[in-house]
Amino acid sequence: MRNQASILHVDLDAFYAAVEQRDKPSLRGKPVVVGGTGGRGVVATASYEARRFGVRSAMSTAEARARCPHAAFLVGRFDAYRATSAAIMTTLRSLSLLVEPLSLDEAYVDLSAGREKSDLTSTELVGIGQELKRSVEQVTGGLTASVGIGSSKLVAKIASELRKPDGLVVVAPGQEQDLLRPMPVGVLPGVGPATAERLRRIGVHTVAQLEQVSEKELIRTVGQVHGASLYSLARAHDPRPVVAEREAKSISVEDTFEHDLVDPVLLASIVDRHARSVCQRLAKARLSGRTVTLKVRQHDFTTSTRSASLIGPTDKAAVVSRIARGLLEDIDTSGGVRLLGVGVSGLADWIQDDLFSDDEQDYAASLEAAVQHIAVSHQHTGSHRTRWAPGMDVEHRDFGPGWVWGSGVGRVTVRFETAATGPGPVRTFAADDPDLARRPTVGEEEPVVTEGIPGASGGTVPGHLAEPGHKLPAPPGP
DNA sequence: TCTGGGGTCCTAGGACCC
DNA sequence: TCTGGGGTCCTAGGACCC
Repeated sequence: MRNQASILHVDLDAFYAAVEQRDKPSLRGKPVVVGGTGGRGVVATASYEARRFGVRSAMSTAEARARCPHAAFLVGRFDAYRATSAAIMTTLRSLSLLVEPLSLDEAYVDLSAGREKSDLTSTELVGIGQELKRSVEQVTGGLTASVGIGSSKLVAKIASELRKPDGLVVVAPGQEQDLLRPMPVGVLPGVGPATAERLRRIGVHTVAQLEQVSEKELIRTVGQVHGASLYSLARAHDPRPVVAEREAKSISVEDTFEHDLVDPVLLASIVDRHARSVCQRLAKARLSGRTVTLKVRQHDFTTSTRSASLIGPTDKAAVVSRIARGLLEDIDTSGGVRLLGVGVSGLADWIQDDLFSDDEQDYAASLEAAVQHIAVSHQHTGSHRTRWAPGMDVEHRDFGPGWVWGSGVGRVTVRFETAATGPGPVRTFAADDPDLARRPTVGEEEPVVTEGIPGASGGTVPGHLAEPGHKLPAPPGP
């Protein structure tokens, strides 16, 4: 923590709704709700006029309609929000080069970065805040922001909440504890409903009460990392620095359906679509990823995830899709699926892949999926860490129609087949052959690997989809 | 017609490796 | 012929945030 109030937090007031009111003058002064407008939508942002009727973020749109039927219900126009956000962030960077965006409408600014005079007086800080609010209003075409300035992220953020909307609060150094003590613990970052309930059970409702609890008891109550963090935050100790650039850790796409879906073919096609969307975003960001995660929310709102890691990163939709489809088959979807999501994590800098011509892309992707990306959760065999490496135990399983996934004993025999032409060539590679992923040897469209059989050179298990746990025969001797 | 979408971080257990 | 311990990777789930 600093002994100067040099961290600024800025938060636009009812941002999405305010952009809509800016762009559509007829909505000004009227209740506006931005969010999902379908039967399963929720409120992203409500204008202050709508909040007077009890409409809140994260409330179901159905409830919002009940509370405020005359509001304008709008789906988000995220391109407009992004453009406005960019103008805001540019303005912030004129204040300091150290700007940490938290979302489209919120950011921290480290006022001490690159500034010769860092011991700013409260009067000077108020001036900076007022000037910033004016600039934001100007570059956004009239939007208001709330600003908090303090000696830490914690204090700056809480300060910005104090006089919303259109607020400006500077917390002088030394005043932090007096500010926090009467507040409910929920104001602290990381204290949501579950943590608040745990704290309530040990008699803690306010920051002042939290301050009375030993670190040991806090750790016992909410866990090691969280407990230690709360112990500090209760004392207004918050060493978190403002960090300008943070690398993405995952990219995902998900969709909640208007009605629960049951048709497996339809579900698989949605997985495909999500995989394409994720991979487009990967490519745009020049990234690729190693771990594919499928998310399924059932009709009863129970949610599960399944993931599988590849040996190397990919940005190919065909690969992501194959894996996600396989993961979907692990899940009983017969009761109806409410939400389906596909994500990629384990991100790495994208590498331009010019090894393949365009015609060969799908083919190569399929091959890659079959022979390289093998570290798949083995629910049935009880093992969930299987890598393709010479000499390892053989395990494989049915991983979807026409697919065998396995790990093998040093060599792999792969047969390629297309719907149009039937079985194609059989090829055998060493499992660690770096050429394995670039062997487009047949030109048919939509090639499908029908067997990926770990085994001896030239040997195959008669064409079938292996049972989970099935042991392949040992490779023939030399 | 309860309960979005896009993220981050933490925990926990098993596998694996030395 | 009792089989430790630490570090790391992997997966699943949960809490939290905007």
